[in-house]
Formats: sequence, structure tokens, C-alpha cells
Amino acid sequence: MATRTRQSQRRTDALSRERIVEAAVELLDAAGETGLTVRALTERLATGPGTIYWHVGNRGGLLDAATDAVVAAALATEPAGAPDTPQDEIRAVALGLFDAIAAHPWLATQLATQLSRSPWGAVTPRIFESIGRRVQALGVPEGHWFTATSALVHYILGAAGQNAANARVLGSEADRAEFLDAASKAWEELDPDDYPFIRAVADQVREHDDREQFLGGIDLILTGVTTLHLPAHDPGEPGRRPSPEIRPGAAGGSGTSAAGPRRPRS
Amino acid sequence: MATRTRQSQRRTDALSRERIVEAAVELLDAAGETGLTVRALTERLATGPGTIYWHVGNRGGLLDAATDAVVAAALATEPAGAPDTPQDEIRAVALGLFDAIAAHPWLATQLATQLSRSPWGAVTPRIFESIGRRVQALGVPEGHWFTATSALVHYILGAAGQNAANARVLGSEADRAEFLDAASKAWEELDPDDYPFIRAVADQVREHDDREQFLGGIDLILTGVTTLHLPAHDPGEPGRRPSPEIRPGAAGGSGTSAAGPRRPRS
DNA sequence: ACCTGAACACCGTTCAAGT
DNA sequence: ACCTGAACACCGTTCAAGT
Repeated sequence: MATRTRQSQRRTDALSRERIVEAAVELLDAAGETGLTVRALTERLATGPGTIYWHVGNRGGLLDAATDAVVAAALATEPAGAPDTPQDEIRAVALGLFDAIAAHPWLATQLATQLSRSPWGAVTPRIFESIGRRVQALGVPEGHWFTATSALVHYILGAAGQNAANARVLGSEADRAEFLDAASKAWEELDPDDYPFIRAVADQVREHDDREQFLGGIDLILTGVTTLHLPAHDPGEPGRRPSPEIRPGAAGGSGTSAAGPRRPRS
Repeated sequence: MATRTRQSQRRTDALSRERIVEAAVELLDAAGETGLTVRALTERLATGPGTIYWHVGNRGGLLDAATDAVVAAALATEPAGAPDTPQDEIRAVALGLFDAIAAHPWLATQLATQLSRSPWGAVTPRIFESIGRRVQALGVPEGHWFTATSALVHYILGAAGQNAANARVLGSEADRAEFLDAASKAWEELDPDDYPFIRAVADQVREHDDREQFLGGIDLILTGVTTLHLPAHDPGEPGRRPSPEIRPGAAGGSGTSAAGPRRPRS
């Protein structure tokens, strides 16, 4: 399924922007960001560079379009039917992005780049909107909407990217233990005087389950979100608690584990 | 101070790895990641490409070294003297990275790339270690160390990167309102049916203060961290609260605004 | 409207040769 | 040990020319 040799037989149908983007995603999946070159695309689609530029502008536009397509597909898998709690929906959206980034590791860098180039580009608003709406639904006061959504989105993209980096190296499931072992070995080789924390945490990393760990972070932030807003709180100064009391049942807490994500591997 | 024309006069002193990295940082600051080319370096240092490769290997190594140098400098500015709470120290480290990324916008993409390529590279462990040690000091149970540190680090790098992207566009302080205005205008132009959340949040963004907003996110996560671990909690399943009760004063709460960061602009 | 392909400027990297 | 600079393979992009 990977190496369709399309280049020798002549195309009869017209080339479209979608077909070019599709081929770009295939190249990116196969060889990462550096694998997407105009020339490689040109061969795969049996055409000339001019065609690419006519349809998608330049390489940057192509990367944006590929990113957009994959993220849109991931976000489109909305929870079918059953009305979940906002927390569960946030977990579902987060896991959807987590899996998309695991399947397309180039997405991580691409999304980060897009966020720190033109934050109001094509894909980013979609992600913000999807998470932000659920933050609203949690009952978070308006003054915290942006902060809470930012914390969730940045964690999702960052943690998923880091996971994809690990996952990419190991291919088969058999390599997994070996790789994680090597990684935590590398950690343990760091100077114990300079890196006591990392050495202490190395064992946890070796034994953790990716998705469970990821969701743990989501729940941590959700707990912060639902805990932080107090009745007598001034929204004008977000994130500063004027008093140390915490209202217990705020907006449902972080998770009853209901509609919990399908258990991952074994 | 920017355009020292070093290229015409002959060097008398030997070239060192540090001088090359220093020049690389200058190029990156001036023209971003694409501004760092071996040829540009070659001109600035009045030497040939062979010299660069002899000292630093390849372009990737140069980028890593530049990132490492800037981040190390940012982390080295540890709180002098006064014994702060772990929360305040985390805020200080976070602000240090925030400012470093604001001063060197290319750092954001670079750190993200480095994290999602070899997460156990050169710089990343330093950041993890710096934050992780304070998470330990908060009294977080060992099972949550990695999750809590990940949430903080990913938020810090992601939010700082997004801020740097905004800040870069506007140069002078006068442009600021104009730019934020344009940005939130762009948001408001989005289809109201597809993007109700973003439209609703646009005004907040226009009026927010960067650093205050950033710290709000830190406090939100810190609240989650200190709230989530309950006495009767099983560390084996991180992030899932077995019961909806919340212990009030957990480990100090999120912040009394003591030792608060120097107030930003006006 | 859509496609071709030669051509251009630029890039990272190598390496034989110098001191 | 350190530096030079010509050379190579490759890249994104343009554009006159075709259908």
C-alpha cells in the first residue's frame, strides 16, 4: 500500500488540489517533513513543478493544506450520539488529536510552527474552537476561557508531539520496551548531581502507558480549570486566587472515568 | 549594534565553537530560522564553509547549539537569595523561558522540534529538570511527577511560542493595539456559526496582558497539581479522581501573588 | 484553464589542498 | 590542528511555451 508506482503510467484524469494534498500527506507520512519535496511530488504524480505551483501556490501552502486536511479529519470524528459531559468530550477530542499526531508525527512540528508563526492561521482556530466550546460548557467564567483553553491546547499538542517522537523510533511493539529502556537508560546516565529529578522519574516513564499518561495530564488541567474559579473571584485578574478556600463540587470535577477511553494496549 | 560588518577585515584571532554559535544566534535573531545559512555565517565570520563544519558538524548541530546556549542562559538566571515557595520558583522559571522565547522567537519552533525529534536531547532535560524539581518540592506524590511536569513544560513552551508569534509582528509598542485589533478582527470575521467560541473570546484577547495571561495558565495548572492528589489516591492510575471531594489546602494552593513577577508594561 | 519542462538562484555538504 | 574555496547534488520557484 505504500509504494504505488504511479509515475510511469500516464495520467488520464485531471489533477486536483485534493489529489496533490493527498499525495503530500503520503510523502510526509513516509519520510517526514524533509521527505516532502516538490520534485518527489512531481514524480509521484507524473507531472511538472508548474502544476504543483498552479494548484497550491508554494511548498508552505502545501504543508499548511496537508496539516489542515489531517487535523480536520481528526476533529471531524465527533462523539456519535451519546451526550457526554464536557470533560469527556474534551478527553475525546484530545485523544483524537493524540492519535492523529501519533499516526502523522510530522503534524507535531507543523502545528507548533503554525501556532508560532501565524496563530490565527487555518488549523489552529479549529482546535481552539473545538476545545474552547467545551470549556464554555464546563461553566468556566468568561475571564478564564482563553487561559483554560490555551492550557489544554498547548498541553495536547506538546504532549502528543513528544509521544509521537517516542513512538516513531520504535515501529513494532517488540522494540517498545527496548527503546523506552534505552531512553530511560540515557536519562540515568546523566550526571546525578545535575539531573536528580530526571533520574528519579526515569522508571515511571519506562512503565507508563502513553494514552493513560496523556489523559492524566488532561485531567490535571481540568481539575485546575474547575477548581480555580470561585464564586467571589474577580475575572479581571485571571489565575490568581484571592482566598485559599476551594469550592468542592465546582463544575463536576475532573473525571468520573465514565465513557473512559477504550483501554489501550494490553 | 546589529550590523557589525566583520566580513571585510581579516580575523587575527582563532575561530572557536563559541564564536560561531554566538554569530548563529545573532543571525537567528535578525532573520529567523531561514536566516541562518552556512553562507551567511561564512560571510559574517570571514571564513569558509569548511571551518563551520570542522567546528560544529552540520547545520542541525549548529541550531541545537544555539538553542542550548540561549536556554541555558535563561535557566541560569535562578532566583538570587530569597527562598521562595516552589510555586513562585516555577513561575520565575516559566517567566524566564517566556522572556527568552519572546527575545528569540525562533526558540519556540526550535524547542518544539527538538522535543518531538529526540525528546532526550540536550536542552529538554534541562527544562524538565528545572520544573520537575519544583514539582517534587510541592509535595506531589511520585506517581504524578511526570504528568505534572509535562503539563507545565508543554504549556510554558506552547504559550510562550504563541506569544512570541504575536509579539514579533508588532515591533514597536504603538503597533501593538493595531495588531491585536487586526488579529481579533480576523477572528471576528470567521463564520459565526462555525466559530462562536473564538468570536466570543476575541475581545478578551485584545485587552489581555501577555505575561499576566501566561501566569494565569501556570496558576491554573498549579491548582490542578496541588488539588489532584488526595490522601486516599492510587498513584497507579494518575489523573483519575476516585471521589469528587477536594481537599482544600492541599499543598499550598496556586498562589498568593507573593513575590509576583515585576508588573509588565504600564 | 491547465499542464510541461528547462532554467535560475540558492542551499547544505564534502574534500583536496594549504598553513 | 585549523582553515580555504572550488565543486557537487539538491532544493524551491519561475516562466515561456504548449494544449
